[in-house]
Amino acid sequence: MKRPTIADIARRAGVSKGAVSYALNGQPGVSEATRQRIVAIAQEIGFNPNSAARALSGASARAVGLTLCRPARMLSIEPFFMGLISGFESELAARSYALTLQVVATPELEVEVYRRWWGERRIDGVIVTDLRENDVRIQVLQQLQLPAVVIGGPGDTGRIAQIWSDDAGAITETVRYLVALGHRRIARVSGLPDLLHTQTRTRAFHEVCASLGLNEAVTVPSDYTGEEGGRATRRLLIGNDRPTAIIYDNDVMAVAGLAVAQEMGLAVPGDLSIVAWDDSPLCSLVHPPLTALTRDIAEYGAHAARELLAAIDGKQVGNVEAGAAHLTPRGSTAPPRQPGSAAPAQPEP
Amino acid sequence: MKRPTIADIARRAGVSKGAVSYALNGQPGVSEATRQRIVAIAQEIGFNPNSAARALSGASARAVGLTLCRPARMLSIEPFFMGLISGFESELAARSYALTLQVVATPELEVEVYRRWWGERRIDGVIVTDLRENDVRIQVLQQLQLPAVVIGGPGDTGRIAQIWSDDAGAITETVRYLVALGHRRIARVSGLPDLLHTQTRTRAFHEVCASLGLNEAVTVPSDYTGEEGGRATRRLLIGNDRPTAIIYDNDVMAVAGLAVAQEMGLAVPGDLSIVAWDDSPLCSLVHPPLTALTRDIAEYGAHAARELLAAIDGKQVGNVEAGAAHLTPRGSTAPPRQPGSAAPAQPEP
DNA sequence: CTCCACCACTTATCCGGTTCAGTGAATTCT
DNA sequence: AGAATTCACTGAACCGGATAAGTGGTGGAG
Repeated sequence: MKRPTIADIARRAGVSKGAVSYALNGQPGVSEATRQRIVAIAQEIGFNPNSAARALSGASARAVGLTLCRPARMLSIEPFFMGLISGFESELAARSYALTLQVVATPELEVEVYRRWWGERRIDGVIVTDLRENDVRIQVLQQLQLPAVVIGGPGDTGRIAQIWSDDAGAITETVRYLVALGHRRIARVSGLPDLLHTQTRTRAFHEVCASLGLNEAVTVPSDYTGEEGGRATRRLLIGNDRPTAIIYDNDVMAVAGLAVAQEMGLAVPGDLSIVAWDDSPLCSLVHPPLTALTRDIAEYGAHAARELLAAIDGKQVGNVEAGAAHLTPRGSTAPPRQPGSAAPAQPEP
Repeated sequence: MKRPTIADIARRAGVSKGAVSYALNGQPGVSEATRQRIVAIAQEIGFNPNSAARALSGASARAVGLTLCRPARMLSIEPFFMGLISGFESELAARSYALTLQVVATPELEVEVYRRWWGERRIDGVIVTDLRENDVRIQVLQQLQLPAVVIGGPGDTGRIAQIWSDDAGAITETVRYLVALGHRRIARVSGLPDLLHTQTRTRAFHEVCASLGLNEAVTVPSDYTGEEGGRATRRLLIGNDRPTAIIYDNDVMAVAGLAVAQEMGLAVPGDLSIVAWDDSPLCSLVHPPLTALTRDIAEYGAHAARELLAAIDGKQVGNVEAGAAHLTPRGSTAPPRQPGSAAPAQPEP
């Protein structure tokens, strides 16, 4: 079954290809009567303009690209990326832009994908996640003049737009909250240490701990997976001066940490309080439900998509701050049980 | 910065556009020396063939489409889809096919997306998930003659290739295992009831239960979300003849069910055994870790992508069975505690 | 009544590849 | 040696739209 072209419409309407093009694109140059006739025929035969032909005559590809540079096993469990993708989609679909996805192994391969996509005119712009320090991708994007939006700062992205949330503020708020509950030994299990937002969080965490006189604050680097998060937790909890509260850089590690604590016979939140960064249904599913730093990830993604579309349209976009994460207290945080004091009544079996 | 075209290469090499095209595509018609000279120039100036121009001259778009028809909040937590996407990618990237993604609200919108993509020549084929009974999408795909692979059968897909795993066998194995442990009252919390694979599982579940003389077998329909899964579990557990084992159609609901059981003071696995369909890191993260029906979802996706690429190449592909899920016993299943007998020692706090 | 502006189109060109039908020169065959 | 074939390449058409330039007819202004 041959797919119809404007030539088919032109033949049936008894006009030229050019007239059809004008009519379908709402350009002046055809009478209203003719336009309606042409539109009706296009409807009837189910015409869709060939995107390749359009793109070839100078129009944009009407697609944006996203590369994901994490191992498959991390992607499948992390609710973050799917949330982000849903957010992108909500904006892109409304303007009928397609989203092209590629999973890559390394940042170097990622820039290769950018080069290829851009060279092939396959996409009009890209969304970059997981900003690193002196990120190779930034230079390449600038050099290619490929419209882009970077998520995961704040960082130095030159002329490229970025969108970030105030992670430093969020972690400061969290530490203050835990200290207010009475915690003095607070630890943190972080995400991949070479990501810029991990560094931002780490810096802010240690600053606020120092300012509050918490000298034992420690950050254990991890990689967002449950296994690593569990291992890191075990390492933290076997020490003599074990922390009474742990902040995790994502929900998956927090859930894993919870399981480790329970397996070691520690009561949560009595013996150990837990805070997860990024709230997902996961956090409310487990028992006790986890106190979390909630962000609207889909909205974050939608915001990024809007910025990217603006950049593609040639508008100047800069450094945008999205809504910061805010603390959602649930059952996993409480004042620490005093050593030697009786265990508070637990609703657990 | 203007992106280079074959005309640029032709000028620099002192040959015609046609010669460059032959050289870069490994076609006969140029001498080996010239070919190498042309390839070197292409390398040097960073040439990538414009995919639109290629697609326009009859070549394929080198992209496949995937639509996801589930609400965003389900997508973000379900590890299934990300696993599937990772699997697709591993095959597609190897043959440098792009994956185009779209989140849609309804199956009707989904067929609109197919029509548009195909009409625009944006994609060469699609992967269809969540097969339903008398699925509208099947007819449309056949009518459009759009190459496709359907996941989520087995079902009637006419000439369209499908790939499925033996869910009936897997659930039969699971029930037999639970019965062997001593369970007699087994319930099931299912996924969306209008999905074909849900119906397959339900039918098989009730058949095996009947054949084993389990007359109280009940399936509670749900929707894959944690909230619904938790609610369904609560409903099952408040009855007088509460089940001693529950099988969940996905991991998210199983984790939610676990939380509900613990919150109601039931010991898992002593009072209630839990089996999750689809093993994800989630299942081993919680405490106790969940017995699960393990499938290699990424491999499932990779397999589907291979079939689709074969279909795009015009090869006849039919009805392919992928590896079935197999039971991975973990801590959440055990013989049911006899009513009145002493509770076995629990390692929990 | 003439000239010009305007409308509603048509014609032609372009985008950047692919591909087919030549073309001249070198090589092979008879 | 002359004809036939092969080789290495050129020129042009083509894919399906967008768009600039051109065309004939109409209406109003001068």
